[in-house]
Amino acid sequence: MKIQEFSRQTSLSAKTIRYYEAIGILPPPRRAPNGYREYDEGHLERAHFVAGARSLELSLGEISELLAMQNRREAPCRTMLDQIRRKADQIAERISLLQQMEKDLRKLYKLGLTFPTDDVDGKDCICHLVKERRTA
Amino acid sequence: MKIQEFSRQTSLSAKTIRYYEAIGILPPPRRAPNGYREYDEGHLERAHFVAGARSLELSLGEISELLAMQNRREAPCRTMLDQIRRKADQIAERISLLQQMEKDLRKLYKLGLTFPTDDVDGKDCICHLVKERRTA
DNA sequence: CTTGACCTTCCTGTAACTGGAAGGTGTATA
DNA sequence: TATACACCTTCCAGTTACAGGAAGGTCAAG
Repeated sequence: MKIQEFSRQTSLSAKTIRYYEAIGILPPPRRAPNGYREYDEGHLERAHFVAGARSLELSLGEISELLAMQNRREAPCRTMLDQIRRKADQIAERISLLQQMEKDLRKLYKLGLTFPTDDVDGKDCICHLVKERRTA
Repeated sequence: MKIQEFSRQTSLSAKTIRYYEAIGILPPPRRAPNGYREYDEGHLERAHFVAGARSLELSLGEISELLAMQNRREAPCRTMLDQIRRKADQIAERISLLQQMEKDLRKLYKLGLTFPTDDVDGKDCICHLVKERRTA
């Protein structure tokens, strides 16, 4: 299949696929006589792995490591499992940060509604609130 | 005050301060005879505004717009208020995405624990699960 | 007089792509 | 047969918000 079909089946953009190939995340496929990339089933598997890992927010660096382990015939499962746990923890942390931020923003918005919206000097408007903001 | 003190009072790194100056987010301060940057109270105000807005996850582009409005003597409060609401919505959306992702990861981890960790071919281990993963 | 903490500018690198230019290819249609 | 159109290719540049580091000037203390 050509790159666009491959793109559809992996839900990676053609740009991304070429990029992954360029940095060695995906192996270069064979070329048709006209120079077009030609993919087959085997390519799909690896691309799915990469896409799946990306969707779990593993970085390309982390994914490369896992792939390298596979290439060295080491079982990456344990490593992968650990990374998955670490990722989950990281995400939990980000969530609570974002929740705090959302709370701040909503509060600020409500407060801002009670303020004049034409105070150019910003002494008595929401802009002032933003200035006074501290990461609390 | 010199840049390091300014840095302390704004909790922006010196690098970041110079960067903001270079891209026009912060105005260039006067220079001491030796070429050192010299900041005063007025500079603090704007830097606090920028730092506050950044802590609310406004991009530098969005912040520039707000500053430009202030420069044009337009009251940016209404715009700012709108941006704050939009940001809050965006963040809420990201939170639910991340929550889903965390749930997926935890599930995957638990499942992974029940799998062998030395399956090099990945037919029956967590790597396989990652491959099969669909954004569901 | 030297050590150390500052300060300066300038250049490079980061992550993970995306956009666009310039040009070749393959097929359907007027 | 011409041409329109959707593909494909490579390569270069830009994005975001900085951080790292080199090379060098400045200032106070010991």
